[in-house]
Amino acid sequence: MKVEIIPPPDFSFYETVHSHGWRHLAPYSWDESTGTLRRVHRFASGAVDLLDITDEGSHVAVRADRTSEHGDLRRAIARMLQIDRDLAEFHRFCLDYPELRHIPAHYKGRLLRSPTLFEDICKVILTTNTTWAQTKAMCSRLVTEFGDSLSGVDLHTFPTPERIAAVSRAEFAERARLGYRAPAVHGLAIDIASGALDLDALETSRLDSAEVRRRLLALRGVGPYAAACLMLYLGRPGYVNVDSWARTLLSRELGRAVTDRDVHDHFARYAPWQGLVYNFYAWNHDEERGASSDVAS
DNA sequence: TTCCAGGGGTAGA
DNA sequence: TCTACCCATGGA
Repeated sequence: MKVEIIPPPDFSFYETVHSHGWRHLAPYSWDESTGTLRRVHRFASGAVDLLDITDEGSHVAVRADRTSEHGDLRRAIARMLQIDRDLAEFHRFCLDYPELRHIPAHYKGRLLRSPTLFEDICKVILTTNTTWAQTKAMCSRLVTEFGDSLSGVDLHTFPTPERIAAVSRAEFAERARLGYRAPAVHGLAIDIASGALDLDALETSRLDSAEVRRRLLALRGVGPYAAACLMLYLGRPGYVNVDSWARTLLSRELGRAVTDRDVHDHFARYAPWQGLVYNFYAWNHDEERGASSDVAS
């Protein structure tokens, strides 16, 4: 089947896909030559299919040859591309700052996400205290070892919490090789599979951002950096995900060593959008960042 | 060997 | 609130 999704006028498929590094983490892949975002998707019914997502100008086209679950597919794509995110207020804000005008000018502001918050949390945990090359490797192992395979092809879905929870902590650590992150991912999967943790409720809640952040920080393996990333993906842009790259860029700009506090103070001027502003500040230097940390940009 | 990467958890001050 | 230390993993 082919599904066509009409995005809002300020939507850019290319900028959303390039908003950060997710397109390089399995089961996502990105073909720059054809502009195709690809992933093996697991539908709510359990069916598995390969999705080819492309920009057709007036609409986003999604091709899936083995299934016909339109509604489920549309919801998944909308989450991945943040198609329903209203950027008008953020873009108006950016116009007041010359250094931010490239954001509305290029329709930046949406962030590529996974179909589920579970996958986003796992992936953020896999970016902590490691190289980008290792993040990609860990993610690939997770998908290959525990994801559902697409029949006839050596491609897999991102694993469900149930699938990870079904193996012992020791076996999971052995096969996924996530280092000390393994208990965090395994524990998260168990909590979701057992019903002790309801991420859907967290995502759709009307809780204030401080409370959502508090709940994210309560998850093992999620600290200030990871929580700020996840808040961004949840459309709550008020927290800067300070990482080593943020410190590198700002120390270069200021000509001195900087602390996390310095980074927060620097971006506080862009409140309440500082998290989003930092994201597009950081990824403006995509090529350079890639050269120093193995990001294929 | 030693360091460290898109940090987090914990203890002690 | 801050600092120091350890934490698996694998590349440099």
